[in-house]
Amino acid sequence: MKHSTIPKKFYMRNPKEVAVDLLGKIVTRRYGEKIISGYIVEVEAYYGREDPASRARRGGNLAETMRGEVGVALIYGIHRQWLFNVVAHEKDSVGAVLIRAVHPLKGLELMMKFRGTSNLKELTNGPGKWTKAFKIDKKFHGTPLYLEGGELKITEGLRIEKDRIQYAFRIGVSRDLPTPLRFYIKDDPYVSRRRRNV
DNA sequence: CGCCAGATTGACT
DNA sequence: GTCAATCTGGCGG
Repeated sequence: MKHSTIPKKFYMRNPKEVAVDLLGKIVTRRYGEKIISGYIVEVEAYYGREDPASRARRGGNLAETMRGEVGVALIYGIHRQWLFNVVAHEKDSVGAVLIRAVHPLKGLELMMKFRGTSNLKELTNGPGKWTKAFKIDKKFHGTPLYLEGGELKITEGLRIEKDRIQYAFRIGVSRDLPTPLRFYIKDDPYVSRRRRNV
């Protein structure tokens, strides 16, 4: 079954709305002749200067990217991980959506190879884990995700019922906004787990 | 230029 | 439970 890519204008909205609507969409990575794919099960929205947890606050290249063209990848390196975001915001605004976890569909063997583990449950259930499984790194920074022939793209996927969408405060941020900006699919085994006693 | 902090993960006491 | 690895940008903590 063939899925078409999500058009650029999809990302030209409030990051929170884009985040919710990205749940169930499919991320596809073409690696040579092989395909690695999975559907999005957990996301977080980030804003501009008004958001104390946003990278856009610091300025620099990442802030410029968050301010720039929507629908492109923003790769954020931290703690030896590459975190993957999609730039999303309204006109003349700033924002991005962090993809925190995906549910594997195709290319399981490659994912296990790239992750260095055969533990299926741990393959893609975290922001740094799934990017490693998909072999996504800095080289994709700025790549448009709406091109049909792209090496990395986001396409239509599963339809997620409203009552299966849960929300919560963002994970790992020390200063959050007063609104829940983390969204995930209820009961999906690949949603990241908060570490106990932290 | 060095140090700090942050949207994390995995190894080890 | 604790700690370190390592990318980025700001600041002189």
